[in-house]
Amino acid sequence: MADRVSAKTVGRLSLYRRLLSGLVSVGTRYVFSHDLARLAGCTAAQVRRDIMATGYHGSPTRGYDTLELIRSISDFLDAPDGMRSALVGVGNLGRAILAYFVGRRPRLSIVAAFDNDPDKVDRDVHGCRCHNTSEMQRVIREQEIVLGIITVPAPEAQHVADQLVRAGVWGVLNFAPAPLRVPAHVYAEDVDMTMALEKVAYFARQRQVERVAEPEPG
Amino acid sequence: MADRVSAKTVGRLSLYRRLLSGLVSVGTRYVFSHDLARLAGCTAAQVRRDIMATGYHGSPTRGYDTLELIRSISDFLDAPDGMRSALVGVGNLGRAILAYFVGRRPRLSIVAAFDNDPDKVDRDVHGCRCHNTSEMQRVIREQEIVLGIITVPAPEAQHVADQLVRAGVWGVLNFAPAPLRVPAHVYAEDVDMTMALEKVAYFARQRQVERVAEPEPG
DNA sequence: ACATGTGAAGTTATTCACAGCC
DNA sequence: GGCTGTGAATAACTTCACATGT
Repeated sequence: MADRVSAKTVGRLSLYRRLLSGLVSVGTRYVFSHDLARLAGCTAAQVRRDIMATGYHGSPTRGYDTLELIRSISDFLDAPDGMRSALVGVGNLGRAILAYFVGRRPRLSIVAAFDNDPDKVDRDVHGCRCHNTSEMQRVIREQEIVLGIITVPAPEAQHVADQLVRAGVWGVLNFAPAPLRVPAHVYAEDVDMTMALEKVAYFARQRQVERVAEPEPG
Repeated sequence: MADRVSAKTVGRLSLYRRLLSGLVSVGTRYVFSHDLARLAGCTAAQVRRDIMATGYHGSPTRGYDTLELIRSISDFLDAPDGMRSALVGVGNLGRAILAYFVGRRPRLSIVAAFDNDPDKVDRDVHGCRCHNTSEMQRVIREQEIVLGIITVPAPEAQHVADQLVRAGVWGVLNFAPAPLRVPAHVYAEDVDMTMALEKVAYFARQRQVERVAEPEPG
């Protein structure tokens, strides 16, 4: 658990934990790496490697104890005192994310939203108070918010990111279709839906072309 | 342009094209790989490698002709006759995606939406007709839809994916936080926002820990 | 001079395959 | 026998570095 872990492993651990929670909720006490792999859509070796990073050890006879493994992944991923996020841009996408996250994870919570629209400011959106963007610096410092989620239109994204960084956040999750520039001490991740759709379009077509060219694979 | 191209390269090509469109719209005729790299947040060598896949060649003196490169990437990525998509699940996230995509790309368009809510069925949502889910098979075949976008809650996602596959789609883009199982001839991609946020949380904290431990980096 | 295009090298990620254990 | 944990092998991806062209 001391050595550097890749972004992919971290992402998959987050996924395993979610899958494990589902298993626990239907009463499953133990899983084998193969089962988790099938659920996660990867290989069993991958699952075992990833779990190594958390320091947890399963049993060759029973596999992994679901609750213990959830705890181990959580110890690895989560900050002991939790981390608080703010969302900027309460459009459709912002609301969708608020609806999904608010009140779900106590250790990774969205505690404030920002928008310029007077119809949204000073109201609760899916249980999260929306402030005017001009209040960003103050609210982020007062509420000890360390993560920012950007759901504004692309042209505003970089400016919002700069404001978030100035307010002292450590990480930014950007949904605007424009890569961000942030200082080295801030971690930024882009979720690009256009890219995702174009990837699907490309590879879906590619497979179809192959299928037509070579209808009998074996 | 004949050999297999990686998903990462395809994704970046999609990004380059978007960045190039922005450059064209402000009148930029030529770019060097370094410029594109800075905008895309990667290295110049990466840009040049990726562009190789499209078969386009720049000039050592002027760099890449923005319009020509857009055309080359489009020839590489896009289906000649375009591809039509359907979105299933007209909640906040579904509406956000419709608002963003509808009417934007003629060669990769969302032409139908599906939901079970009677308040949404047979109405237009952001310019896209919403049908009852029971109509899925018929509409997808009639309108020659080949891609599905899933924005329903996690428990319904697999069932929706199965319906889409049965209706004959080639690819699925899944926003529900549950990995899908699809047959080998269908391409599926998951966009997992929870995973993305947890990744940001983890690495943001990690950097902060390092910063505190070692405040003077050089 | 300085940029592209690209083999070669380097780096990172995944899978194999088997020792060890129940 | 079939699982985990993991060194070793493989594959995938990125960067280097330089030949080539203008």
